[in-house]
Amino acid sequence: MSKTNISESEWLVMEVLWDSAPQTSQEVTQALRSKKNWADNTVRTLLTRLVKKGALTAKANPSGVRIFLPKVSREACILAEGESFMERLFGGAAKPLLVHFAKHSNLSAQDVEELKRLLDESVESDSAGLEQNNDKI
Amino acid sequence: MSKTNISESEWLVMEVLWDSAPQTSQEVTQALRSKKNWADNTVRTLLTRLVKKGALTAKANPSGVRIFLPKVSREACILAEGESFMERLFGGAAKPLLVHFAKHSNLSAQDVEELKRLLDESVESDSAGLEQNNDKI
DNA sequence: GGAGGTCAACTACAATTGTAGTGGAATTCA
DNA sequence: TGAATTCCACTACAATTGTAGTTGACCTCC
Repeated sequence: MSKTNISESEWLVMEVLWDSAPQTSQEVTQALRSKKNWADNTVRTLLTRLVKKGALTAKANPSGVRIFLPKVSREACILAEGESFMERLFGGAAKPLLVHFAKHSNLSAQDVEELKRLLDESVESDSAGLEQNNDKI
Repeated sequence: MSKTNISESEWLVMEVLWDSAPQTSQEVTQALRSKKNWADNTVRTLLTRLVKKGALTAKANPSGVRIFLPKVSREACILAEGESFMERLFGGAAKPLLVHFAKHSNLSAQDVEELKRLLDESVESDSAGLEQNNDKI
């Protein structure tokens, strides 16, 4: 399967490239400098591993230096990681997860309004299909 | 720090003991049988590692067999894992996380109602403190 | 009172992860 | 054109994880 398993350090590298691609290994190292003071070779290793895992693509730019760009989208990765997290901690059920994070986070009133709207939408779009069906019947 | 790092397999063992404790290694193996057909020794290793990590306590019961019980609560662990997950994938912000899971899960209308109520409550209890202050002023 | 099962403790071992070091080719700069 | 720099490919190595095997003590049942 495409069970792309991205480790924590690797994830940081992916973030950089999701934010802006393509970049050379040096640029990535530079971009990470503030969070992780990694040696060049460390970042190269991570990049190489990510290429091997199929999460990145590497090309040689005109001057022969490798440039890297994501092969998998951030969304897809977040989705996969999210699934596995939900599975592990909440038995795969979304509601307890949402309950947990809703309880343990300081949301502003505005955030809450936005989330409520989003929740409503999700239900509306669910039932939209049904209503269309009803129309046809 | 008490940065108790519980791996995926270890988590399954913890679940069993959070559900019911204390249990012997054999009982845990048995409880896990349906999900993981692990050898006794595998489970013992995991139990021993968890004791060393400070996540479990082991005692000898009268017949000299070890019994295990959680030393850290499920809630605390879920909280910690949740934090780190939120940090990793959503830069530590709760709202994008909630947005993500709200979008990508099939919630029933009832779930949505419940969540909306919960969100409201979280805001009310936030402002409760303020209102009390206002009262005092 | 010996054979067989159960435990705990110790050991094993490959894969993954974090974090580099080394060596050699290519590029540049003086 | 030789020294310094930059890259890449390869190698290194300890810690963690997944998944047991081995050994020796003890208990039990015939």
